[in-house]
Amino acid sequence: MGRPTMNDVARRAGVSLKTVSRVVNGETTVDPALATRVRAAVAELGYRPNLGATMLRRSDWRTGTIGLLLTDAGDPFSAILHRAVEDEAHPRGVHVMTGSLDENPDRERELATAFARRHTDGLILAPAAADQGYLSHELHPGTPVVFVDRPATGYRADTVVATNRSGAASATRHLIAHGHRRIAFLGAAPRIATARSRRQGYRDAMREAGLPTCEAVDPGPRSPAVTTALLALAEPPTALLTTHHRITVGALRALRHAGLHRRIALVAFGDLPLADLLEPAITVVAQDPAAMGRAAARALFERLDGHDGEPREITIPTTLIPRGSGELTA
Amino acid sequence: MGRPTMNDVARRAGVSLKTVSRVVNGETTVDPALATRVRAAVAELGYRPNLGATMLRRSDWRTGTIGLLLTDAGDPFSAILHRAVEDEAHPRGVHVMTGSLDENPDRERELATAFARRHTDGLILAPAAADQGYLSHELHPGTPVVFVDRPATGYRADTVVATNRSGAASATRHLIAHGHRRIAFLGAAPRIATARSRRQGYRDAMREAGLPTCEAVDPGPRSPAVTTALLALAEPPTALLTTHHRITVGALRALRHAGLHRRIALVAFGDLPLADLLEPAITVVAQDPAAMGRAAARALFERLDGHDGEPREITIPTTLIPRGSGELTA
DNA sequence: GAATAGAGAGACAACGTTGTCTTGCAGTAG
DNA sequence: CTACTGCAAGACAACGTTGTCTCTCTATTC
Repeated sequence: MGRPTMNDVARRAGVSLKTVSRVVNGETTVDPALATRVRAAVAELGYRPNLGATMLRRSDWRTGTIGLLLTDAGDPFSAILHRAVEDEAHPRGVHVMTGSLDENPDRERELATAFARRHTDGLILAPAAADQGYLSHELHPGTPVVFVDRPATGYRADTVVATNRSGAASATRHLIAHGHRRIAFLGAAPRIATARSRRQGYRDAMREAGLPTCEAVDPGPRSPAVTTALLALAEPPTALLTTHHRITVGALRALRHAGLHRRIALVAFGDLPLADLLEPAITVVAQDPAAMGRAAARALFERLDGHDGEPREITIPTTLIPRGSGELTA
Repeated sequence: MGRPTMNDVARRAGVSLKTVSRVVNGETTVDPALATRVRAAVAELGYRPNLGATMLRRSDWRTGTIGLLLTDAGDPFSAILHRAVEDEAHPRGVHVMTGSLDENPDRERELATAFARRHTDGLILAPAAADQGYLSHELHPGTPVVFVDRPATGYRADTVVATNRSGAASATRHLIAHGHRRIAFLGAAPRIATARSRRQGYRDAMREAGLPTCEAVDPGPRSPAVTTALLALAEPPTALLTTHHRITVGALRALRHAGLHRRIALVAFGDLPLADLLEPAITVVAQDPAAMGRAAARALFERLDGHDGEPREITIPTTLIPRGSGELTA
């Protein structure tokens, strides 16, 4: 009733089970005439080897699958990173299982465990939880992990991160160089590591210039509310540094709504698809999610190929792209 | 050396293999004292059941995994659709494996086969190949398939598509209603089914109005070349209908470069992230990739739950969103 | 023509788990 | 005290495949 097995093929071809196995696995010690008969039977029955049984017998636990846990598979940053990982995996015959974490620590743990149970050969993880110590229990020993976008706590492994701190600092300096003194920082919740680093970079540059800081945390998705509140201050900022895709979009809408988009300077952390076509075009500190994905996948495959050195931290540089919005003067 | 097995747990707890199996599977016919000892041994050894062996024995081929083959996991349409599928799958404890096809028929076949071999419980596929007949041989019998975004040929299954033809027609009529007579259609290669439908919708509306058609096919990624060539015609079009994300972006760049973005009307098929913030804001026929993903996933899970009716065609409506660029007059 | 080597093909066990059958034992009724 | 019931726990086989061992047959050598 189910799929045909090797036994069915063997019966049909009038040979033994083992001979079918040999033919299927391309062993050379089979009589060409028999091999032909076997192949014919395979084709007629539509036989396909049962991967589960093969793995079980071989105790070769490579499934040709890696797990990829991202913030949100639908968000452009994650999507491009995902695609880059896939492009590294495909030539190796490896497939990618993905999961979205939505900044939810429980979901991180749940999905990491589920993927381990499915025997993914390796895991690329953008941490959402505060601690990744649980991985030691859950992962099969020897399963390599690479952290991407954010560093991990409680588990040592290769890590790929952007130059968040220096990137945010250079964005801030850029605004300072254009005469701004009241520069507001709009960031995500500080429990997110990248949000902390970017805030730190902002503080570095502001302290360097002897300027007071002004920081706001985004409450929800794409909300223009924070920006609107900032603009309502007695002495509103003359420049904004937005450090998250959703926050940037919210701020752009708020500025446009207030008619201030040509007055208040803005530098965004992370590039936006049509940023160059807006008026003014948006100055960004571009991350390179494709490079991050490539680097993470390569590091993972090196480990899978047996590399066994100390965990590395791979840094992907950010690039300041002046386009107009960051060059508005105070 | 490898992971501990049930036998290891049994030895450690001083019970039989089968008793461990019973405890692990939550059967009630076990002495509580023994069950406690078994659970302790499981915890101490870090035992995790081997999913492959379980499946083999149970001949219950549900892996709790579905395959999702999309045009390009990095592209916003695919990414949002992917995320919607994941959101339907997650509450069911199902995980998603993805692959990008890049309009490559060989890759479609290769990945579909690979996923079938891995026993994904079902497959959601945005066809790239001209014919999906191969699925009959490759898929395990009973594995449901849902086609999404594009209809399939040679294999009958549920299909989720947008109202491509009527959407393109209404976009064209919208431009005609704003006084345009020379309206150019910019589409993808006609071997892509959605490209054909949209062209058909354009032709419907133009014929209806007794207007001559002007069609161009996009040669490559994000190329502004086609648009530039159109604008160089003796009698250039006064309006453009762009029917693919990449083509829209190329056209926007070309119009901007030529300084004609406030003169030549444009309606785009498929929404763009910052379309409302451009000047003029871009009028679009919005697709709803999230709704398409949800519908496809739901159809798949219905089949997995045993629904056995005729293949359905589910149509997700498109919405014309006037924002400015499509209301420029001739 | 007999002994030997080599190659092709089959028998058998095993991978880690679960379904079925059997065993052992306590408790109850006659 | 014996026979029976019921339940917990173990023995065993099986899922579909591959590694190892053994067997048979042909070709080669003296």
